[in-house]
Amino acid sequence: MTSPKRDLLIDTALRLFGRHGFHAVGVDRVIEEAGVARMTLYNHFKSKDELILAVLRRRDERFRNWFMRRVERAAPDPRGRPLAVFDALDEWVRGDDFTGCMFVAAAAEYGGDDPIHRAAGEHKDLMLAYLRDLCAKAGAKNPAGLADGLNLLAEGAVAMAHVAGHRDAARTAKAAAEVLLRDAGLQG
Amino acid sequence: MTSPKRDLLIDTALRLFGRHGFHAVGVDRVIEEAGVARMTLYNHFKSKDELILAVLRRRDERFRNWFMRRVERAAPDPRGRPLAVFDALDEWVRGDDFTGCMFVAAAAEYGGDDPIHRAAGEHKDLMLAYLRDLCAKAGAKNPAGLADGLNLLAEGAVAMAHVAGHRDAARTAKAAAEVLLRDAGLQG
DNA sequence: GGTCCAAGATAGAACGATTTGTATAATAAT
DNA sequence: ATTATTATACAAATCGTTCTATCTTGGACC
Repeated sequence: MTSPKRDLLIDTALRLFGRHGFHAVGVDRVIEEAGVARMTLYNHFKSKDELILAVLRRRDERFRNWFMRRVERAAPDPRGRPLAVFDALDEWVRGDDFTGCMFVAAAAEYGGDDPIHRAAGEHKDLMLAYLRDLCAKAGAKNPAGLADGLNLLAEGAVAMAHVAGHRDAARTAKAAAEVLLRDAGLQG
Repeated sequence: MTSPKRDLLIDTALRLFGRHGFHAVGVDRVIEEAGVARMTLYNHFKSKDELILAVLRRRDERFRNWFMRRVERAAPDPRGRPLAVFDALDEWVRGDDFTGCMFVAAAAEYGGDDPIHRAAGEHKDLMLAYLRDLCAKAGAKNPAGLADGLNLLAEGAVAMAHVAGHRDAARTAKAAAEVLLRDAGLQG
């Protein structure tokens, strides 16, 4: 299930798909930049779509892991974590390697009935579940409702940062988030 | 500058690109579904990218037009319009033909330095400018700040509706928007 | 009303490059 | 000795784009 070449292929594809999109990057480009033979790719993955699914799984795991650690490091106190979400976001979208949300891109390139689109949706649901957990543990009045609001602000910030190049989008979202937090009885 | 065949090509490409993405739809598919000869396309557009830019211009014009009319029809009173934005959004994302935001998709498929990506960014800036105008005319305390917040909620709602299939995303956004509006001295 | 010409649209072939995926056979590693 | 990886060739399709050669059409002129 796990192998060095397979890992290398996923990482290389992760970088290329993230930068240029899925259809725009062919398997030839992936194997060339990975320095791997063509049949090695098709030995580890049944098709390009399977490679993409593996890429999305790795991206989901890595991103959520980084995000949670980043939030919890920024806010040791659980009551500060819902807001710290936007500090993590800010660091992400300001990074030189920021190329938008890979799951939004995947959903854009593959129809709603495609497994790739569905995998992207699952990632979004997991992120929302994490936010719900944060809001509940922070002691918000209506944790689910607050999490929904924060989630939309976060998604919007990523979209505006990428599409319109608004590098300050996460800070803008943070300002709106503070209003929602006050309304939920937090940070008042 | 304007011609029936050209119009037909733009409309056909608009539908196909919206449904399947830009790279996934070739010019052959466009001309076939438009019932037009290949040279007719290349007579009106220098390249596929030029066709895409024409599609984005038409989409921007049509969408903003529909959106503004829809908002103003739902709220004759300017003070109700910032919130009516989310009723328009709700109608859009619940529609059977909803396939996400075409400009988000364009930005995902073309790098930040590509004219196609830049055109997408310009649309986002125009939408934000409209929101600012709405918030100012509604008499909000801090019109620009409120518009930023509402804009992020709206963008987030479209993303969640498309990627995760949350058909109620616009109503969720509306609930959060009401909190922001109260904070801005509106709808209290 | 008829004639002619230019513009535009047509189908179709051809271009070279690239796409995903497979088959084969030799090489390297464990 | 088995397994993984390699290079190469191949298939069949599609990509964006150009070219040619035919056909339709709509006005200008007489």
